[in-house]
Amino acid sequence: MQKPSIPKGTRDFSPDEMSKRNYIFDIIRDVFHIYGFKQIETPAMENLNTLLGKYGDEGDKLLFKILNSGDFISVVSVDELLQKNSIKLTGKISEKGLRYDLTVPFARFVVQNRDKITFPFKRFQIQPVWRADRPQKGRYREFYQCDADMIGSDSLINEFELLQIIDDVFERLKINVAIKLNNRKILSGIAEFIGEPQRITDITVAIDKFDKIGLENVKKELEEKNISPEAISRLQPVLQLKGTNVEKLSKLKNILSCSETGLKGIDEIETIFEYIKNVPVKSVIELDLTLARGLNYYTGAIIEVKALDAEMGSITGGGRYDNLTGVFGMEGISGVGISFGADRIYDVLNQLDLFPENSTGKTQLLFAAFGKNELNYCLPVLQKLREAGISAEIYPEQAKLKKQLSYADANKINLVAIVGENEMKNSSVSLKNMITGEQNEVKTSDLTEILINNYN
RNA sequence: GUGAAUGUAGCUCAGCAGGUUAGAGCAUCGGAUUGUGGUUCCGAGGGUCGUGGGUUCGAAUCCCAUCUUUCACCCCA
Repeated sequence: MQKPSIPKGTRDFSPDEMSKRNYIFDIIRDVFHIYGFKQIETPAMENLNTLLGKYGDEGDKLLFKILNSGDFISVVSVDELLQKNSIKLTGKISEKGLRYDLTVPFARFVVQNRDKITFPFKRFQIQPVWRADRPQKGRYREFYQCDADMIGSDSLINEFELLQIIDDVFERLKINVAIKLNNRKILSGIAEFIGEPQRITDITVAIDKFDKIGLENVKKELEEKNISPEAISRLQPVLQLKGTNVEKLSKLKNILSCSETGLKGIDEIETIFEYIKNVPVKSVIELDLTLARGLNYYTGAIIEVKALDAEMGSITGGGRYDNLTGVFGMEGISGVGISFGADRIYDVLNQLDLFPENSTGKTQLLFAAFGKNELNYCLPVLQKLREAGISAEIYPEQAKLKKQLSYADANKINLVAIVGENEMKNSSVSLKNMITGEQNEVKTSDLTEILINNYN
């Protein structure tokens, strides 16, 4: 006998979990719709050349690759096998991979369907993605992302609307969040300012950890990456800028006065804050100069959201990417997007006990019949209820009443219509309320109305 | 990729200075109650102690290997 199991980092979702998950997805979908986004889906697998090279070396390692079909090893020479070079070999025997995020497949979609798309194009997408990462807390190998992107518009209105969407979604979910904002151009400006413009990636990766590991460890990491001591000492006061967003920005303007790129970034952030001044959002929005995020295709705004009352990594993130479609042969298209991490949001809602009591998908009424004749007697009544939009079911076996009531109990069905010889004689059912224990005999002709009144 | 922990019934776990029939709670099934659940009482089924090897008269218990899961780092949602 084989033991049942599922792959590392994957999960089954029970009916209970699904109704909770759908609560999250429904809210996100609703908000996306309200802001005018249209839903698309893309395949679970993409051609590997679509995915490779888009997420950096680390990302490439985390791609799930799919073996070619058929006799895939026959095309490999003995020499190549003996070399035991996994990367080279993978290229020969695998041409497809599971998608790593929704943004790159979306870029591919845009380029491939440019003739059918009117720009600016606003799309959203709610689908699973896969990463061959070592799973740990809040981290899975299969998880869902809920992405909204607008592509083909440089306007900072888009960034502002994304912040509104974040605000809206978390207000509906009743999660208090802090939205952190930064701009890649400011980070470039800082790298210029400290005299290490080429090392922007190493620098951002290190300062991104500021919150987590503290100033000293950031400095240590920068040293290890051979950033000069002078550069590090110039960087320190920038990281320690304090005050309100406005104060930070004005100080930063002085510091970055020599960097055109840096000033552009500051200007972008200021414009976004202007919009917010006009139409306030409820969440706290904080300019965080240490926010970098790993994905290196970001070129402008960087957004990250953390729950205030829960221990959890970022639950939403996003930013602007100026030329994601360029690699697919479509230059000069700028996009900006966000991604809600549904699985982490689920964990946060669970931790804070914020899921609503009566979620969807409950059966309202169960028919419990004693025998064959009773089953036949119930079927037309059942059909009438269903036509009226009432969710009802019948216990399909001839079983003891005890068993049937237990079934109702286990499935949290609050009403049971019990049918035996007496009820059949009277054209009625015995309607038992499972919560109060009360039981009345009611005519089958009245049943629909009773249920509708009961639940509205 | 690096480091650490873990694995005993369907689930959660006890048992482990080696000792003969491996336990509990929950879940399942049956009965008390042949038309009344959720509470209560009684009973039953269910285990190659992750897998393979070793030490020993004897291994769930000690040693080695391997796999699994979990946690942390790297990275990330």
